[in-house]
Amino acid sequence: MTPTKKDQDGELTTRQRAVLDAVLELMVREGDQLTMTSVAKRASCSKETLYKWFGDRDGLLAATVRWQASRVRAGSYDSQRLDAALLRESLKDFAATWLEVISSSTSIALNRVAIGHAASRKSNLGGIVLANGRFAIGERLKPVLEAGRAAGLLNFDDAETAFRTFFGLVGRDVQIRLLLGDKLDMTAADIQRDATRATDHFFALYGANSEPRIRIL
Amino acid sequence: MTPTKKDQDGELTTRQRAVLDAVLELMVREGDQLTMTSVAKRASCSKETLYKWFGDRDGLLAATVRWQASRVRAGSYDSQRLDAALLRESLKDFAATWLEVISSSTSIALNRVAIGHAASRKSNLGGIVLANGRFAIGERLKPVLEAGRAAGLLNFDDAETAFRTFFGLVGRDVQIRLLLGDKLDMTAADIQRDATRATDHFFALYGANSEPRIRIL
DNA sequence: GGAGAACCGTAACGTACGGTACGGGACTCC
DNA sequence: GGAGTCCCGTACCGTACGTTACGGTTCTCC
Repeated sequence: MTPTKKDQDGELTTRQRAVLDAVLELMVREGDQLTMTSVAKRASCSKETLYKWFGDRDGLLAATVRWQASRVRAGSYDSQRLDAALLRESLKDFAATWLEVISSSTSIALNRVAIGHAASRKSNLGGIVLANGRFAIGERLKPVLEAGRAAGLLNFDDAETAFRTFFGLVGRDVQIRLLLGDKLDMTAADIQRDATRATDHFFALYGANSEPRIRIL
Repeated sequence: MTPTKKDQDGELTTRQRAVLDAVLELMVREGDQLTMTSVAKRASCSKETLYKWFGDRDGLLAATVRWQASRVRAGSYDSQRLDAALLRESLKDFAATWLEVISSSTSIALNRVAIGHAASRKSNLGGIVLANGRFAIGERLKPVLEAGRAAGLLNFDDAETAFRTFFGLVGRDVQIRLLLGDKLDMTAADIQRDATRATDHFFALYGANSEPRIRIL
């Protein structure tokens, strides 16, 4: 009811960040059984403080999701001086980064919570996760794709469609399998190989210097 | 503790199936708030009967997942007399069917429940969903792909890898967006178009009569 | 050094819900 | 027509957990 200014601004104190880290840790380890009591115990703070800072349980979860999202933002891929090798490398890095994110235990736990919440109505955790995950990466990658097109390296009509194809080539069944509890531990080598393969496939489909990319029936 | 023989065999009476349909309906409409009391009220049966038939809440959910899975199994795509057009049509049908499944409100609700359960330990709903979804479709599609290879229409080393690429091209970001609460209502026309595009892309990557499918760096 | 704020630890409250018990009605079998 | 079975409706129980309240400690500011 009466959130502090800091919460509204997204400015968190060190102590508050430590609390949210404890929430993340509990999400990963305990999964579902994330109670306010367990958070308070783990973070060595009182429940009264939790309610004072975050309003209620949903507010705590939302703050946690935002806190984690604020850390995921990686370096921006500048797109001047673009040649084929650099573009390919950028896409491969994107793919590898994304695979690392979705296969991390933190992301899995967070997405599970958000999906569980999407079933109910209240406090749009799913929207926050989407905005900072799928859509954020789309907005960062599309300029790269368009720069590639401007440089005559890529060939597509709609950047959104091209991005979604790349997204599918990279992620395949990984995320849904992990969310549903499938093991599938991806090593760093697996991720590099998958990222390379997805990038190769993407260039095979959208590379400007390749064959006409789709045969029209 | 003492499930009836019918439950173990997966043989369900008409009444029991009606109860599970009520569970599905409640999952779709109420999402998270699926209580034993609400199921009993909706299905017009007593809670005592629910516990007698399904053991406990998890048993009820597991039976519901299995019941829905038993209905999803579609026709088998026979793979003799294979020519290019028929193979392409089979893949496109697969893609369209899969897109219809994952964008159905029933599938979304069921996957959300299973993912929520995967966070906890108990009763492997996620495993059941995976076995009847992702893995079942893989086992049905891979023979088609291998028949296509045997007929000289496709070119790949590993059927699993080829299938996973197809899976990614078809699903892209659709399922995760829907699970996280994004709107994205797919019309039948959208599904047909996406299925066609995914199939075209797949043939561009794995078609035997196309260019060498991947440039090795 | 005294007032007040911030916060920890814990106890207490209210409720929602999983699970159980019980009475009563409908049907079957003898 | 009486015993047994199945099942509906409902009341009940126990507990887990979100939320609130409160005493005690530390720190800041004057």
